[in-house]
Amino acid sequence: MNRRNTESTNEILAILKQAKSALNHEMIQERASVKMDRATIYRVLNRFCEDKLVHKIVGDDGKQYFAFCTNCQEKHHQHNHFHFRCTECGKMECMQSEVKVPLPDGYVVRNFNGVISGVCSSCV
Amino acid sequence: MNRRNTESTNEILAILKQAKSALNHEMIQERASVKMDRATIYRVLNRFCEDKLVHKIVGDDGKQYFAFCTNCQEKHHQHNHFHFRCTECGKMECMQSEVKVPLPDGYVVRNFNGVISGVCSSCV
DNA sequence: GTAACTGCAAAATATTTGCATCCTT
DNA sequence: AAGGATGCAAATATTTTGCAGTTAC
Repeated sequence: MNRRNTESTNEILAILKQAKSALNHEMIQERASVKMDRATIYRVLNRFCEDKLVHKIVGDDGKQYFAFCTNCQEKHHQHNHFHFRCTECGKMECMQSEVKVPLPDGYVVRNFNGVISGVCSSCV
Repeated sequence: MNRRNTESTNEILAILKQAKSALNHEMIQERASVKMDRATIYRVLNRFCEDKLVHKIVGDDGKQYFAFCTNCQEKHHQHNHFHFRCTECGKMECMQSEVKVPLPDGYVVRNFNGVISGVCSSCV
């Protein structure tokens, strides 16, 4: 299970690092300078998720978006922040503020997936 | 565009009304006493959404869930509450507490889609 | 050399749509 | 009678998987 240093891997990671928002597989494909297969992109992204290099958000459009983890310490890998999806330009932005949701006793949290959709200020 | 009184419509609305959690199309089909086509179920559910009788939540599993609106006044139809999806039993529960997420100026909100997944107390 | 990675095609899953027919009003 | 609703099949869309060939280490 050792990870290897390949062109696709580097390219996708670079794209996610410089992106200001979360990207879906199509957005990544568009931005890539090398041609990569859909399957490869998904496989790379899922590997990144396993390695906790990126986090995945499922939009209210049913699509998977991926964003590079900036403010996640190794031990405390949690993403209790919202994402804003603009229905005009498609951007899926990270909102900085963390959110706390009270849950009933005995509930174990595995994943936080908060998405607000609407129109961003650039598109109004 | 007048809505008609049909068996499918009544059945699905009754199922959603008595459900304690949000249901996806498969769950509705299982609970229905009459056999209904997938397409019909989706069409009925989308009509209910248009009429704001039910609200739709897209889970972090990428599926659409639907829940009857209990505490929505006609004028103030908003759902700023989270849902908890148990990965064991599949239940998609409404969490009562409302959440406020601060957004940058000029952002227009259309939809709130908050899902936390994990294991519920019955399944731990 | 070996195991990880890739591309292509096909499969799996979820949802929508076209169309002929049926049913409510 | 008119047009909304349904069922069936087919189309769409997104993501995953099998497999053979390639590449990193």
